Amino acid sequence: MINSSVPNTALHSLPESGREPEGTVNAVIRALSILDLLGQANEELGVTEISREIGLHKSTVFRLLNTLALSGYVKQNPKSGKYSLGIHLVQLGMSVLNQIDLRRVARPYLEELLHTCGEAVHLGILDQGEVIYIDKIDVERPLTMGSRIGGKSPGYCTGLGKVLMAYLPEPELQLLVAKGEFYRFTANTIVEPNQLLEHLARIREQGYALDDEEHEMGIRCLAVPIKNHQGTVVAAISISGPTLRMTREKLDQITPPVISVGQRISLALGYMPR
Amino acid sequence: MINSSVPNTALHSLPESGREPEGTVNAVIRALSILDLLGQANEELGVTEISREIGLHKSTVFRLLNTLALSGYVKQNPKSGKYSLGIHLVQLGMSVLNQIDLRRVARPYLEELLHTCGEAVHLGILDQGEVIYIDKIDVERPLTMGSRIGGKSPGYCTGLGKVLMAYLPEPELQLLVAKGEFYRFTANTIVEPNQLLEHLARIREQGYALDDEEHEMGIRCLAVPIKNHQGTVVAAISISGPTLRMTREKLDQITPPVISVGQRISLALGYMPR
DNA sequence: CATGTTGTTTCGCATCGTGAAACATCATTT
DNA sequence: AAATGATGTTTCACGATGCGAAACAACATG
Repeated sequence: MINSSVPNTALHSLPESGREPEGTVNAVIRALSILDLLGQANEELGVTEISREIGLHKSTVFRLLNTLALSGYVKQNPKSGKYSLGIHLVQLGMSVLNQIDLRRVARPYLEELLHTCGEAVHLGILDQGEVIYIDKIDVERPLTMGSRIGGKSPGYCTGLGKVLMAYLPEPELQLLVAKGEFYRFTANTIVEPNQLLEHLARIREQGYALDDEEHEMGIRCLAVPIKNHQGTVVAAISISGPTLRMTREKLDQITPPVISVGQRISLALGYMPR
Repeated sequence: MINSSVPNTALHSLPESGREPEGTVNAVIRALSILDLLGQANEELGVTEISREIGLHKSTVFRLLNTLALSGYVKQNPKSGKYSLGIHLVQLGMSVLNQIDLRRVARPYLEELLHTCGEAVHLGILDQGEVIYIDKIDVERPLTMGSRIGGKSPGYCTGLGKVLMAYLPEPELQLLVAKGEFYRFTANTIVEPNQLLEHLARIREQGYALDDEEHEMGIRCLAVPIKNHQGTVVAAISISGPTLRMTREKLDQITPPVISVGQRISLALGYMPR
């Protein structure tokens, strides 16, 4: 089954009614949408199934799948005849992750934060108004590669997302707020554009963001920006945990060390405070 | 620059002289080969650069890149105008990794092995005659997600690869040996097909493989198979380290626990020894 | 054994992607 | 500052190429 959960905030989806933008190759768009579909579904999909979902002819889908399979992007289960994503995509994905040396630099600091705060630490960047998790360490099973790496969350209602948006260049932020749809996840979610802009301004002043159960009930989160050598915010780190443990006092207590780590990572990236 | 290192043992490359197999979509093949190129290069590439490398017209490459960019598979650096792989591929790659629950099952056992042996532990599967690393823990920085996850190594000269090949169905193995090119990495590399087949037979008898500096000088490696509920070998684990530490005695000492862990993971996957 | 699924193959038509060439921006050089 | 040589981008007319209807094959399921 297709994972059609909560409303998607992605901005780069296909134009709904037919016509594609100029200067693109239709067959490629179709092939990529098949990959996306297989990525969302957490199981093998058949030719007919996909053709129904994408709205293309069975024959066309088959030809595209065949092409994808020959390049290793997709593999067919010989038993069932159905298709799923190929391991080749792991290689590509990893090669992207490894190009981000921010991860290498930040890792030791994330570990330090895990130890001083005892709560889950996340490293994320902003892409199209959404947070993408680049790295994560959790309390339980600190050794496991977090399953959320590569995952997305909405920007406007998470700690990471709000810091990253707060430091966005004004025009980009305006565009994002104008085009964005603000779905209410909890009672605390900020869904009013103007209210959000004010909130982001305050975050910029105080230098950190607080997510007080705005995305998920029972979860609080503290996030700070990471700046590169040019002083632009390129990523953010956060501490998040259950409200039971993330009390007012605890937050007051961990804010200074979290800010400090944010600054130190920035320095490690060549940031020069003026 | 393109990373054109050691001869590539991949079997699913584009047919060299022009003609593609029937029933495929040319434009998609081209688009995917651009993705592959960007994955190999560890830096941004320009339109012209890519067009030279792939042997396509600048205009065509541009259109394909444009398409890939619109779907988030590629992103353009606004400053340089050059292109690199998009974060979207991380999501896809991760969704593949997470579908492999073998990883979840095996993790704790890998950690156990790391502690009892004190050397790097790898978990890998075979794809097109090559080993793909699914997971890894190293001694130094046990917390870091191994950069080699998703990476490839040749099958015929690594511990993991040899075990996995040894348990391949006869026809598949024959095909692999027939089509494979056996490049000599070290003095110990087995490059003679018949010798390799004999060697694999012995591995099957004794239940484990030894890589005695066959791929890389100074590295020895011990690998055992992992079987699923049907009794088919689906993966393998290995311990590898420098020859200085991986002495004859050490190998004799760690062989039983490694075999044991291999069996226990197999059991955890539902394998029933007869 | 009939029927309803699958995935796969065939094939003729028009669409869609192609590549040459022109264009627009940059740097770098003269 | 003008000239040159890169780059990425746009335009356009031609014809190869990818498209989808329909037929096929290989299974399941009743």
